Amino acid sequence: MKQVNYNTKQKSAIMSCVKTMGDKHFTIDSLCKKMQKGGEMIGRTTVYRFVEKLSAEGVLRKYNALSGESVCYQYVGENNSCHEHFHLKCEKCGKLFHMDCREMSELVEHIKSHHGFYLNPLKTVIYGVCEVCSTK
Amino acid sequence: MKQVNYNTKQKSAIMSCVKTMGDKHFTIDSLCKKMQKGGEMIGRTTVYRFVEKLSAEGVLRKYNALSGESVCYQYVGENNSCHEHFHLKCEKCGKLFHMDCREMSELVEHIKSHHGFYLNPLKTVIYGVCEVCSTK
DNA sequence: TTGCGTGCAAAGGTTTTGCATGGCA
DNA sequence: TGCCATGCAAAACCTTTGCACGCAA
Repeated sequence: MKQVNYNTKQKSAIMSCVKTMGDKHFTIDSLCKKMQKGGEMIGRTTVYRFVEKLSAEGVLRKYNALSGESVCYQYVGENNSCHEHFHLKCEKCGKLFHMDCREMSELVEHIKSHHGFYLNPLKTVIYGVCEVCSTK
Repeated sequence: MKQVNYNTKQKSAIMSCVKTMGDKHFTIDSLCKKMQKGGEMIGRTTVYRFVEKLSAEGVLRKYNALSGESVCYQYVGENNSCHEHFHLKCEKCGKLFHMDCREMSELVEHIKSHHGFYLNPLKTVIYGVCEVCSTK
């Protein structure tokens, strides 16, 4: 069932690069570029494949792109610590905000009970304009 | 300033095809296919260009794709009638649901006043699993 | 030694661009 | 007639797939 999982230098390189991203969103391309600068030359195909695997395992979270952008990923960690918060993305500056509040949990509950829809906070990104940009 | 805007049969064909979509989401490809079936042969490039223009004008709304899918559009109309509802997209079956309820409007208000974030319902898509798929 | 992992090359799909021609006003 | 609009072809991107070789266990 559980297939063997070889440890290779490529995988560790990708893994540690991913961790340096903190909770920022990143693309496959940005990963490759960053590793390249760090002297690591990892094949793009390998990055695609391993990142996809990490997504499937829940180590990374996969996000839909803003139109025109590529698919984005975010490091979550094996502990899956940030399960229940939401992401707000500013359309102006591109910054990502985390939001964790009672109102949001209530909304999830409301949508489930009244609309029969099981909201997935991991995938949902709320778009809008942040405070800083709105005052410019 | 305001550039001249020639009326062509291509533009009217695209325009009326777009209107037949109601408030459903569609891709460039689906538009082309639909027009092709209707006997209209409009160049793909033209469709891209005109749809992009309609988006910029606010006649169409442009949506981020689910990963792997193409960019989606939705007809809004010059009147911009459906401002305030939200879109729920099922990750399993891909269906799109519209939700228009008080709780949601309250949330928008809450996020604005407590988190300083101006939520944009036009761009935000909530992901999750719909009732039908969740019982399978 | 075994067979998963890697990465080149090529294929696939979507969107954009260059450019000559067509057609609206 | 002037100039925007069109659409073919090709380029530009991003992502996936095929396949032979490399390397961890």
